Amino acid sequence: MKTNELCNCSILRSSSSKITSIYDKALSNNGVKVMQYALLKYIYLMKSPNLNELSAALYQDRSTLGRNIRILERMKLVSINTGKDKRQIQIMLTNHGTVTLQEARKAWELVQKKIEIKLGKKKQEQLIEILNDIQSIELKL
Amino acid sequence: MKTNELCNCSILRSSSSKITSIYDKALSNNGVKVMQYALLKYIYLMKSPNLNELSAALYQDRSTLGRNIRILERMKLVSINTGKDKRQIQIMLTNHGTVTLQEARKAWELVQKKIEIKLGKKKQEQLIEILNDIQSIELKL
DNA sequence: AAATATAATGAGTATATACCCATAATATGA
DNA sequence: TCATATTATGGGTATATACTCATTATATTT
Repeated sequence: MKTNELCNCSILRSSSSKITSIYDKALSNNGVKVMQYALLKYIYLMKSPNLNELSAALYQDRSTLGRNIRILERMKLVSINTGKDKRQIQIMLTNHGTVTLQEARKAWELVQKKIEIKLGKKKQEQLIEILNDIQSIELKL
Repeated sequence: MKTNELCNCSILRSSSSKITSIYDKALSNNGVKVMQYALLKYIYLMKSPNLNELSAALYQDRSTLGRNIRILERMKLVSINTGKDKRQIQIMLTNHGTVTLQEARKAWELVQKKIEIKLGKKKQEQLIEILNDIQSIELKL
């Protein structure tokens, strides 16, 4: 049995893990992880979305988002209110969340720039293009 | 505040998540997820390694591996024995684990091939190269 | 040989992820 | 309007991940 070819999935998983730890470290002075930073950013950009909207924007499971949002709430970075439709929750940045986003933004820019330099402009662009391809893959299995 | 540039990390995370779900589905008839398949494969290739060796090979945290291995043990795919050095655990495929690896291998080959076709040979190679670059990044932060 | 250092692993804790089902609220149709 | 369908979210459960600390076993040094 040959079992030693490179698995697209495994290498993507470990690269994702590696780069996550780099960004997490870069943001650690701001007290947030990169996923939390991304959430804050989207909540800001989407102007107090509900869970459904956020999960659609991030292509992520609603229950995942719900749990992650509650962590941000515990951290006092967001506040959660019920909307007019009482099923929905409206997610807003607190002042602390807004400040954290602004500060973390600087750290994010730094590490993003460093990665781009390490990788080079060409590979950077290729990476984005290929990952976009992957995200739009629809396989009938 | 501009906050809308593409984050290398976020796109890698969501691509990883996406491709993981594709491989997981492809392997679901074999009762394993892609991470578990990868573990079985390494245990086979490394001929009953211990946790340290496995975690070094996979660039993964030992405690993560330990937990994942115990899931495989619960599934009767691997057995765990103490080595001569009684601190170590020796991880072996059971018969069931060996058969599962062989069968899952076929499903893995199919999905791997489909992804390669979707992506095209050139992008496939570029992806591997770029991800290797990313994995060897060492940033002083 | 005894004291100390090192090494391998497990357990506690925490985040991130997704599946399925339950519940409550709203919308729709008869 | 009332019964039914749909929608939004929460909770249960499970895997994957990593950090820190505790424990136990081996190695080293005196």
